[in-house]
Amino acid sequence: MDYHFLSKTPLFCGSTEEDIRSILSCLGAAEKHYEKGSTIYHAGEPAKAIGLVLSGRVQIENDDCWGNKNLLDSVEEGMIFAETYACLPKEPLQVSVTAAENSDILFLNAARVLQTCSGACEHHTRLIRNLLAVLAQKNLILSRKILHTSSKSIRGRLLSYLSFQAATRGSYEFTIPFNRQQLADYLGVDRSALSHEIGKMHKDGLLEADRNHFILRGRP
Amino acid sequence: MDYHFLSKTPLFCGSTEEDIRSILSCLGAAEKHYEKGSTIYHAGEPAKAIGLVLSGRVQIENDDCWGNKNLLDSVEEGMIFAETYACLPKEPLQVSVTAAENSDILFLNAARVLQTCSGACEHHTRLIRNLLAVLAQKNLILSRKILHTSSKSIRGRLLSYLSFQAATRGSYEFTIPFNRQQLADYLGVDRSALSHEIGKMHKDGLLEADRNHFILRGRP
DNA sequence: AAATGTATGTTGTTAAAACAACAAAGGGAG
DNA sequence: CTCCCTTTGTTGTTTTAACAACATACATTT
Repeated sequence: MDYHFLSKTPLFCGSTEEDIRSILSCLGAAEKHYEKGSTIYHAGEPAKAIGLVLSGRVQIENDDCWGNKNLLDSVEEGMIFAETYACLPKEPLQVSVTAAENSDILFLNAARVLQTCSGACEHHTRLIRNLLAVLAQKNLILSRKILHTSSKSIRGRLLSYLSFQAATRGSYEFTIPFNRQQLADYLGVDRSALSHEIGKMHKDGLLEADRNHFILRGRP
Repeated sequence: MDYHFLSKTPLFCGSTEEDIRSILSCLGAAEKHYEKGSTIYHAGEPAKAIGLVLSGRVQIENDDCWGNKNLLDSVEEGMIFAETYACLPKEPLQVSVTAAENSDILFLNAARVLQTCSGACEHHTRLIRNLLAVLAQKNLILSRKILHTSSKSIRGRLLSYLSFQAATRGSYEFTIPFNRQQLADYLGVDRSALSHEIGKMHKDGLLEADRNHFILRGRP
């Protein structure tokens, strides 16, 4: 087991490699290999364990009752999945998890994570705090996406997104981590329509845009 | 302090009134009154405490850099707010919290909630587990909303929402907790356009709809 | 430099949904 | 029962964004 790798992951960061070794044994962690394309969790069953991607990549997808598959998320090395369900033991999975590549997954028993082992294992406390942080972080990301897609117009969505970026960077000039297609996907609009709207906003004197670099102009 | 009331809230449920009394003193909880319209948290400042609405109601709103206010959420009695930020001490608030009515708020010091007080206070563990459950629950709710608004067409959004309802209830016949206007707001579409689309879907033999009661018809 | 491929911008057409205004249906209260 | 109010459905118009197809710019490789 690569404890150094684990010590860099969001769930175990702040713990020493020695701590992690003891936590893992305390949690009864189990490693398992999955071939590309195989299913790790089926929708409908309860998720009894948090999954941590040691290598490879997994996908979270939703299958509606008409058989359509809908890719929701891609989980890279070091990231965890099913943590939401692991915190809600009664909630059956509404999504499926499949291996996007040959993957090694470390499973952490949810029940054991949640019940602090009495005093002896104080490293455990940090794990729970990290888990809280992961959930809270995800919460923020989801809330933001909802905020930025709440307007019905492309311009409204763009203004919401860009004004948030400006606020976060503390400057009206900034570079975003998306290309046009990715930004369009994130905002839930058509790419060419997005380009078009950016052009119109430039004409209206609202902003300057060069690829993924933006400068916002305040209203006169 | 109304310990019985607290024992029914999501954060303290499962704890006895006696437990809660000891937890609160351990956390250095503080109660504070806010007049209707006054601000509880300003965007930009860090949230050092989780807020629990003892009475009244508070609103979460986002103010963009053009001065537009955007109501994000309404927090009722017994519910908590700012818990996401309390779990991420470095993250400044991107939203403002104001009192929608005269309100009494119980503040729980975030740092103290997160650091398990060594052994002595084992009730604390339940509090943290409840907090995890609240965060996870919110996560699910947000993910669902994103899922159901990811389609660009009204029909797509409706099918996503209704098929999820059917799956959750385990029946193709069910009653939803929204009226038309609320459903339209949730799906981010116009109400009359929503009614219209439901009519078309009925014509297409996809469903029967009577007010908030639905019956889904599978594809032939 | 030429060539290829990807990302972005542009345009016109079409389809869809917003919007507005109204009609009909349901649900209480007097 | 009648009146009033809310909710829902209907229709027509207008706006908007999706869609498709293409042109241009940029980057990378040979």
